[in-house]
Amino acid sequence: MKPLPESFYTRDTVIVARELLGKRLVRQEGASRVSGIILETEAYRGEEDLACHCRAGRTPRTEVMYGPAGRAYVYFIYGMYWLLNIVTEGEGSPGAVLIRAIKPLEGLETIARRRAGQPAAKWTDGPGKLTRALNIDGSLNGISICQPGGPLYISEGAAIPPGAIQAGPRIGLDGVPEPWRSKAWRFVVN
DNA sequence: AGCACGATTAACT
DNA sequence: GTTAATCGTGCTC
Repeated sequence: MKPLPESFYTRDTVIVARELLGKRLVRQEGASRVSGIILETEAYRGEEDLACHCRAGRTPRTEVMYGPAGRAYVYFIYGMYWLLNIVTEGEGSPGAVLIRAIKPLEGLETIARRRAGQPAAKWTDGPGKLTRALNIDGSLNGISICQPGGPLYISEGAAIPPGAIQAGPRIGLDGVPEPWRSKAWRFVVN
């Protein structure tokens, strides 16, 4: 399967977040491939969104979100977890979609090894968990995810009926002022 | 130069 | 429900 084109990501962040559900996230490391179907996403858009890192403006950390769409924004949090985002919108217009959960499809043995001690249901059901399972870290920050043969990309996957998509507030925003805290910018497949 | 805290997780009680 | 783990980032002094 070939990667989705950059034009898929050069759109409104909330639209991209919703449409990424059901797509296939692929991690290619040499001959080893691990992939899964995206089941949960969140949109973070604009300097005015007080939940988005780009509320701080252009900094070394947020720079990638100001660049072209279709790049990976990978950041480190709580001293131990990497979180994967996909950059959206046009250049100079910051935004990204956080990938929060996937359903494992390929590379199950690799995932089981990286998530040793955990039941299969909890292998990739959180943003910090799936980056562990897919071996995603800061070395992938800023790379294009639109390159065939690249280490990380997203391709077509499973069709999701509109009725199976649920929207709600984003997770972990205690302390973020309204209206941003309650924006229904989290999307989940039932 | 110092400091408070975070788009989390796993292991507790 | 509570909490430790663990450190880069952005803000204040």
